[in-house]
Order: sequence, then structure tokens, then C-alpha cells
Amino acid sequence: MKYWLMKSEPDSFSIDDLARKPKQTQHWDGVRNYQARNMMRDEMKSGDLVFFYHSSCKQPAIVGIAEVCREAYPDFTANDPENKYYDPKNDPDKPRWYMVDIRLVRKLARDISLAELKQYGELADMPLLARANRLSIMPVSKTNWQFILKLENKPV
DNA sequence: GCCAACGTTGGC
DNA sequence: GCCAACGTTGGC
Repeated sequence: MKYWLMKSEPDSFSIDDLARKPKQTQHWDGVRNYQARNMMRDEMKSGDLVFFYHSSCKQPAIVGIAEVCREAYPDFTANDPENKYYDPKNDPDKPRWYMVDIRLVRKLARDISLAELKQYGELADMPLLARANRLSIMPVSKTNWQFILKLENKPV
């Protein structure tokens, strides 16, 4: 089983939005970056766990845990000219973009902010902390996953 | 709102 | 195939 981190802008889709979805499940549409797509298409498996991360907001932070509940399938929003993620170059018969479904496992007891994560040398190898990392999906090592979970119940 | 980083596009 | 221009991401 693998661990991941997925970014979402809370203004467009927050952890609470996920919690309100039927079955607390959402298809992860709109990924238009090949590296992120490859990870979803080739490596994400049902049961993999995901840190849900709020980006481009007042306090960027890991806010919850989700699990992959459906493995990669074509991202239908790429075929819909009305959709903001429409890709005119996409051939529906040879889909270029993929998505997975994720289901909320739980919100964290407290948000663990990017600023806090940066304080720990143990996490220095996280791609999230690399300078100007723009990937919306990235792997998390088991070691880092467990380290971050321990922070959850640590007094701030 | 600024700016650094970096992916994509398109002319040559 | 190179590379400049442009667009997007995302922290601050």
C-alpha cells in the first residue's frame, strides 16, 4: 500500500465539501499535469491512503485523510466543452487524462500546517517542502506518513 | 498582489 | 530540436 498527498484549494473543494458528498466520495477531476496523471494512472491503488491538503489559502495545511476507492479511469471533464477542465486536444477514444475516486476517512484532529511541517528536519525530503513545488499529487513515504500522524496529537 | 519556478507552446 | 514567451501554481 502506498501513501499520497493531494492538494485542493479549499475555495473550490475543501475537506468539508468532501465530507458532504454522497458516500463522502469524490472523483478527482481536473488533473492536467502529466507527472500527476502518471501517478494516478499507474501507481494509485484502491486502499492507498491520502493526505488531503489545502493549498492557495490562508493557512496551507494537511487537514484530513482519504482513501483511494476507485482506481484510474478517464477524466470525462476533458471531453466537455462547458467544463473548465475541457481539453480540446483530448481524443475521447484515446483518453489523455485520468482520475481516481477518493473517500473521506476522517478529518485530522487539528490542521497540520505547512509552516509546522517545515520545522521538522525529519520531513526535509518531502516533495511538498521542496522549493516551489507545484505538483498537485505527490507520494509520501511511509516514514513521513507516520511521523506526520504523530504530530496530530502532539500539543501545539 | 507579487514573484519564483517550471511546464507548455510555437516560431524558427 | 532549441529556446523565448507565456501561463499557471502557490507561498508569502
